Amino acid sequence: MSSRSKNPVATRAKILQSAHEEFIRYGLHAARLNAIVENAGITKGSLFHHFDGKEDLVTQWLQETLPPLLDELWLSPLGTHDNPLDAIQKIFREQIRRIESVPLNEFFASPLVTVIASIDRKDEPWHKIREEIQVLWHRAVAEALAKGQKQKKVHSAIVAAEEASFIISLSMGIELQAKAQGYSILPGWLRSALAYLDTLRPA
Amino acid sequence: MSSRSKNPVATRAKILQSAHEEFIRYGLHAARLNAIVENAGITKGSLFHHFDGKEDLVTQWLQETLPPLLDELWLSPLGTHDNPLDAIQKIFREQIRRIESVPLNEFFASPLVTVIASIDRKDEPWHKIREEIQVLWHRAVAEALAKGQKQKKVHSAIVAAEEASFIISLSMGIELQAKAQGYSILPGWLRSALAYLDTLRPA
DNA sequence: AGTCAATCATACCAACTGGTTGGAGGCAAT
DNA sequence: ATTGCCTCCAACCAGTTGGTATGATTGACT
Repeated sequence: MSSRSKNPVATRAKILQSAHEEFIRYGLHAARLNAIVENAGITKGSLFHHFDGKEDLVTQWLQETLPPLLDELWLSPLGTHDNPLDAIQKIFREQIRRIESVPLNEFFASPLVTVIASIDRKDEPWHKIREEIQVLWHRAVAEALAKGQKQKKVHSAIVAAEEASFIISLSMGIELQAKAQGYSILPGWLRSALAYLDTLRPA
Repeated sequence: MSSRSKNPVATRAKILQSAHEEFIRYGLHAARLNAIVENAGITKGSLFHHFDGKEDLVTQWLQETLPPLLDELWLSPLGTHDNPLDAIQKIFREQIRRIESVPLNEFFASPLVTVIASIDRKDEPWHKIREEIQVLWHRAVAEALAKGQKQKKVHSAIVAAEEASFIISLSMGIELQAKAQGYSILPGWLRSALAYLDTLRPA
């Protein structure tokens, strides 16, 4: 007869899940604790038992969401393939597939883009987390490309670190475009992106 | 002895200017009317005399800000140059120069990126404005490239509309990266971008 | 069975949100 | 000079914000 579930780990997970939806929808600043509490089906007291407040909730969510996401989408694929260009092409294909798999009106860009875009430089300590993610992301791509160059799988004339920024731009930019313009541009963008990556292969 | 300025057009401009700063800093949702009013040095009554409310203020700001900005940064340069690849390279150079000209801690990505990123699909009527801007942007790039192909200044093998999405991704992505990672990546990104555009030239 | 700390809910708060009101100050035409 | 209108302001409103205080319920351990 317990309405009290007494299941702290499940409650915590429900809160983070509800917060997730609020954050990617409205951004970190506009996210409302009351809405998070309501959608999670819990109460404010419960939330404040598990988290010290909004800032703490955001911080913990960032720390538990962004690294695994980056790892799943980029670090792990880059680490397992031995040809970075093949890996990135596959990552891009996956990204498009993931976007298209969600109905347009339910689509929200990846937290790696939306949330990062909504963080202000003065929003310590969130800004630090964002920067770490961004650096990890950039370094992973750059190192994979550099390694590919040593193995003669990537053209020797490019500068790995520079090309990495370029590639990340592509990934972030297409999410915003999909959000604003709809899915129709996705296949064309993908073809262009794959073709560009092919130009990085050795002659 | 009038503290009342009695200058409606100046007051309206002050409000929009103050709103501009609030919007690009916190996004559309988290923007606070009270802060806008305070920074503008006017009162809420005055704001509500000039605008019907927050939604109206945002709408009018969007309509008066985004189109001129898009025109200045993209449409006009694309229209005046007769070689679209030269034009885009110049646009990219300008974009980097503009970013670098602002101290990092005062930098906020262009409204064309940040604000567009903060609009939710269900945020009518803002979503319509965003989509129009995005379509205009995409079409301008695509048509310029297509025209360049006819004049043998752009490689005939590319698909103009597809390459346009690609190019816009680059522009949006680099602003987010600059915001999150700092300016150090900008020169490298620019070199990659220029080199990529060179690959679109006829053999 | 009784204790105890962890978990969660109820009710509440001050501060702030977007929004409203009535009227004061100034300008122009009469 | 008076009238009427536009511009703007101070004070206020109801609702919501993030955040608390306190007590009820629970499971684990004796």
